[in-house]
Amino acid sequence: MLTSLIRKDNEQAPGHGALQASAMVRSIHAQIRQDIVTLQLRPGVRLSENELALRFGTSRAPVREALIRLVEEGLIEVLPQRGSFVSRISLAAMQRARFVREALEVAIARRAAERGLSPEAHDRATLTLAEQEHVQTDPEGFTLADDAFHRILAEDIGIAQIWPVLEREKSQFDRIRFLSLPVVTPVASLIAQHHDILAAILERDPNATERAMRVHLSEVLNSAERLATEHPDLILNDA
Amino acid sequence: MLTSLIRKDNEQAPGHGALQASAMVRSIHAQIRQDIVTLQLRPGVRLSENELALRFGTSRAPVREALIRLVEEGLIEVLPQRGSFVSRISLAAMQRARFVREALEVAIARRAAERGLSPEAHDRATLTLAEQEHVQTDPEGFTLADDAFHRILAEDIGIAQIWPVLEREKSQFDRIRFLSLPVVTPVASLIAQHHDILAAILERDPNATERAMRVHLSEVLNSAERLATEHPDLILNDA
DNA sequence: GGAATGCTACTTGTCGACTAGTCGACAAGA
DNA sequence: TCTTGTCGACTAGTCGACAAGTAGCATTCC
Repeated sequence: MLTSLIRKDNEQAPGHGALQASAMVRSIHAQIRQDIVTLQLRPGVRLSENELALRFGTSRAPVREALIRLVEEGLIEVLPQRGSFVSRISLAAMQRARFVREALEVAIARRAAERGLSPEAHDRATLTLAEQEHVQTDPEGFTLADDAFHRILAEDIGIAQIWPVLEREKSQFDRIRFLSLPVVTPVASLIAQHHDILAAILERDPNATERAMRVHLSEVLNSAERLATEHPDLILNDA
Repeated sequence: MLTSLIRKDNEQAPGHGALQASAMVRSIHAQIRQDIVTLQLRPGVRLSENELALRFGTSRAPVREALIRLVEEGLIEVLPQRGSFVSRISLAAMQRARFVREALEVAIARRAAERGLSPEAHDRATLTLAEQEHVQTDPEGFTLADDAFHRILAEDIGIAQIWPVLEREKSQFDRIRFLSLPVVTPVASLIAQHHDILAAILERDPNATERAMRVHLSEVLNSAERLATEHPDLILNDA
């Protein structure tokens, strides 16, 4: 098949060096992505490769590359010869994200309870919980600290790169969550649940940890779905 | 920020139409991907955009687009100004895939046991198990039927697009699994485990289902890891 | 008035050329 | 023999131009 394309000398890639995309592409991708998840670019809006290229002072090539990556993340849809559109928030994608997040985060928390948390992760989790108390009137800051808590658990259980899997699914309904920043969220109860989860892990009680995590996610995800129903213009009902 | 780029008329994307990449890009992506997962293109081998373009009779643009998608899937690594390389099978990625697959497939199987299987899924699963008996001496055919069984469960629990999440993780150690095709695999025992899982689901017993699924995955994943240790040249030990 | 038609201005898809950077071969010199 | 510098052949990254297709609008025809 493609074997004819293999170079005869079969050169080997250097050992695990840097392997990032160019700075330009990364920057474009990050900026557009940021604008999408913060809803500054609303679902359904059309983006033009030409205008984006003009905006970023490059040709269309790097812009196209960034858009392809966003398509792969489910944030952009490209219709050939018609345009590139910010994808609508898909109800099906949200349900999938909910399912994946619950399955993975419960498994992560159980594993943390079974194997124990590293002292560093314990410290960082405690600090993050204090931070959450401190910024509980600042919704955006709280969201960051909320993510940080879950991320600390994910990154401490000895499975590399598990958080990116969650983050990928999360991006879909992060847009929904962003809607809730201006409105009241039960921040105090979320913080209390975080304390419950951490306490159960420290007691090395997997079953209690799982229960605490399920209670917590149930609250987080239900409020997201409630918000979704309040903004039908942003939602694609494909469930 | 980017708001100046939004067209004034804010046109809306058509309702959920076809949204695929061009046929050329899809074809190139599929062919290279196939060659990678079947190990016809071995980890570490260098691919040249120019040679690929020549091979497929296009310019570099569609080839680049296909490569970007493969990078996103973790099958290719691009080192600027040096080359594009088939990525080594990452031990860390395999551990992550194992964790994700166990968490998700157990959750899927439990949910199937709790909510019951649709008659269609029941029929298809039964047919697939018969098919597995029939092709148990044909490793490649069995692999397909094995995937089909798990896929049927995933697609019947009312969560759309959950299988692609698993497939994405699976691609990493599918390459390993491909190594096992020529050697003996405990096919009969895998089929028996499939029967156990299906029986537990039909009895609507979530706990028995979970146990059966964990036993099954443990066997599948351990044999994959054993194979990995037997082919250190293909493995990047980054765990 | 109403329908069909073609023009125009867009869109993404593709192409070939050019840039900057990397690597290996090879020659000059100590 | 070893180091060093140069050269040439590669690489991916970027660019501007053109091709192919679409949507809307003005014109034309009935």
